[in-house]
Amino acid sequence: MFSKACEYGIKASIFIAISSSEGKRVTPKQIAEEINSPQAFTAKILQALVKHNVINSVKGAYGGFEIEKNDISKIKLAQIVNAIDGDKIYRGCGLGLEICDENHPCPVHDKFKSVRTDLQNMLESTTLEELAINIKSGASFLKV
Amino acid sequence: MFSKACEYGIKASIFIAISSSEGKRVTPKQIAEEINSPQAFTAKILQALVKHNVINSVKGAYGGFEIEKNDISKIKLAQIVNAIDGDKIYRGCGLGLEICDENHPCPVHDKFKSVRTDLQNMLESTTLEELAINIKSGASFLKV
DNA sequence: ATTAAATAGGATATATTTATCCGATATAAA
DNA sequence: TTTATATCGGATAAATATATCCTATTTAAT
Ligand code: FES
Ligand code: FES
Repeated sequence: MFSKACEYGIKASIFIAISSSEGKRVTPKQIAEEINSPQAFTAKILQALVKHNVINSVKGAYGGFEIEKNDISKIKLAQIVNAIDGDKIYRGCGLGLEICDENHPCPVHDKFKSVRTDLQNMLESTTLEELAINIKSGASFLKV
Repeated sequence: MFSKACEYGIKASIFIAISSSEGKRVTPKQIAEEINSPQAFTAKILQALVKHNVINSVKGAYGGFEIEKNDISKIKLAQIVNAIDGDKIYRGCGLGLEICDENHPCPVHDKFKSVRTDLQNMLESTTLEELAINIKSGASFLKV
């Protein structure tokens, strides 16, 4: 469904959101430990998220990654997925036709589109804040 | 969403269903032309579908691939996806946790599960026959 | 200024997926 | 029995995704 990079990106963003809500910046090392991911690879993904303005980075000693407190409730999963996997999950044809087009549909177009739209709605309506709250309360987990 | 192999497998199965309904066997060459896929790679996928009893093969001259006419309305997309991509699309965690478990859910478990179940229902209720009919009528397309 | 700690980013390595090639085997027809 | 035509299956190649390594740059604290 999502690439590994995207999975790491989502989990990392949630952890950064939690830390930022507590006023703490975090390093790729801490993030990788917390979400059980390869550190250097995770660092690359964080760079991409910075470039797409999902998270902020602060260089130098006492630096790290963070998210503006006020942004945590505004950032949607869709932004993260889009930053890393692009929009093929929303717009791509389920059977790999070059473009998904109502006027030239593949055999599963209608049925696939329905599922795909549900996924899109889910990603566009889910905020980092609610996911972070669930982790904090112990209702969900980032690893194992 | 699906692997390339799975996309080819679905499209190939639809084309074989159409041909078989007309009493004709088809070769990997014909299939690859019809669905715009690499021939040798497609042949591998056909072998997997034969092993999983989705399609039949007949070796030797005048041989090829076919589907029992009576089976065309019984074969569901889910069988094809399962034969090629396995069941991770139905059972795997959206964020890559080792197992998707109600008692140890990832942050998106509930929302993801809903989408995943819709996809599963779609795949389990869609028959090769209905997809083949849509192609025959010109309502949908297998390539470009 | 110097040092320590952190991100940025290029180069490289590994694993997986996708794709190609070729010879072995099976089978229908002549 | 011979020939032509298929699938089968192993070996290999190419492309992409995943992962690691190392150096440069930035910055806070001393
Ligand atoms: S054309 Fe295939 S999903 Fe729209
Ligand atoms: S645990 Fe992640 S989807 Fe169920």
